[in-house]
Amino acid sequence: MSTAEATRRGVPDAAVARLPGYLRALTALAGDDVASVSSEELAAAAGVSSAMLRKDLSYLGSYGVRGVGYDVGRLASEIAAALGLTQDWPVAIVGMGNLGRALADYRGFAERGFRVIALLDHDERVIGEEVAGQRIRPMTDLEALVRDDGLAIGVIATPPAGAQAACDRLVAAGVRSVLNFAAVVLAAPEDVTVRKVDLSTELQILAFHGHRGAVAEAVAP
Amino acid sequence: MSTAEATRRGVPDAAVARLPGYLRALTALAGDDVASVSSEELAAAAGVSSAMLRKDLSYLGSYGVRGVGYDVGRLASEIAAALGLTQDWPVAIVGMGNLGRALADYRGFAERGFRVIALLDHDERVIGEEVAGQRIRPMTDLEALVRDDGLAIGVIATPPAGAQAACDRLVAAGVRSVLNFAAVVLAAPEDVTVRKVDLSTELQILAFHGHRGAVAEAVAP
DNA sequence: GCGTGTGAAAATCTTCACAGCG
DNA sequence: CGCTGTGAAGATTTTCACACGC
Repeated sequence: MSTAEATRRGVPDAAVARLPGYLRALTALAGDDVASVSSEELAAAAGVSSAMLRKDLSYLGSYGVRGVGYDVGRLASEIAAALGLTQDWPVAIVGMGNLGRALADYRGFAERGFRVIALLDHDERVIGEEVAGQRIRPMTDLEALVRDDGLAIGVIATPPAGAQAACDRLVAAGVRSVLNFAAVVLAAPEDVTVRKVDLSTELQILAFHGHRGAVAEAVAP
Repeated sequence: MSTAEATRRGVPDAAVARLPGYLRALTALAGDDVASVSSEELAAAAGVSSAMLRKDLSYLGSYGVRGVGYDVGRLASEIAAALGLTQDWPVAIVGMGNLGRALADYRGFAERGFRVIALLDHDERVIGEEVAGQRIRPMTDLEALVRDDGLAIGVIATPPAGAQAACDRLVAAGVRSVLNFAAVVLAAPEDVTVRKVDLSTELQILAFHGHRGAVAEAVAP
């Protein structure tokens, strides 16, 4: 099965969400000069079951060798290709508050093939300020960034009240992938992929589990 | 069905993950002095289908009125209770780099019942420094925080290399809920709930969708 | 022999569609 | 009548277990 075929047939969303984890584990192994891994080892490194790992990889094709395992470099390339990481992805961060600035400084982006090509804010008072070696630019630069620099991903780090407007501006400029850190549900056209990262939600889920543990103990000790 | 019963029988994980979204939408409605909502309206505000919303709420009990809808205040209370948010949850942030500092400044925590009671770092050079109105404290304070302040949730914002050690320290001190921002898979005992937030992973998933769209167009225009 | 790749089974999650009740 | 609550159907995801091929 070629990569194009696998892509066309569709890798399940749940599997796609785990591929970055496999890629990271493989990169770490390659850094330790490990040349080959079994599904058991790689699964342990990525924190999943070996059956799930093999199933996930089977959606991409047959890149392992029976009785042996997977070639670390080869598998990393195949996963990177499936994720579309053969190219660099230009990213713009919108909203230069605390979070936006922390994200601008975050090293992990560049390491994984994402280039932060612009920091944007709609507040004129911060435009021109320098953060992480880049000047903060106005939202009106968006169209040029998409046209001239191939901007494809927007990261929204604005306060909740400004997030929908920021999203609308990104979409109007032609950005079709959005990562939203603001605590609101964004409306966007169907062909735009929006993903959300929400700290409070995560803590509330943790609270549920902490709480539930306590209740379960009280009910059935 | 009482809350205790619902909790014992178990609310599906997928439903739990959506409850914070419903709670947020309800809080917004309450702020606008809306007293009652239909599942259709609330679902739209939370970005899910009305059938899913009703199904999710049914795991908690029957808090709606047929032909009418849900009382906003009542439903918010019930969801908060199910999530265990009737109490404040003390939180400690471990790792005072860029991300840790941004998190320390983040207002959303307090708004949703999470109290950041301590900022910790293992590097002596930053201990004592003031961030967001609190002094950075050494990791050795952990036991006292758990014992005296009921610390229950740890947020790991260390570099990847220090994350497992930070997690081990938290667990040893008695923390049973961990939110991990570091790009590593953490090993922890079964009774500890670990959730992961990973910026690079989110971007890679976005890249997959952006890429896949382009490939799909090329294959079947 | 060993570990991958994969059908088939099991579990989980989502949607449907309508009975039931205010 | 209108909207909730929910069994049942459908879709998706995960696990199982073993055939297959190096």
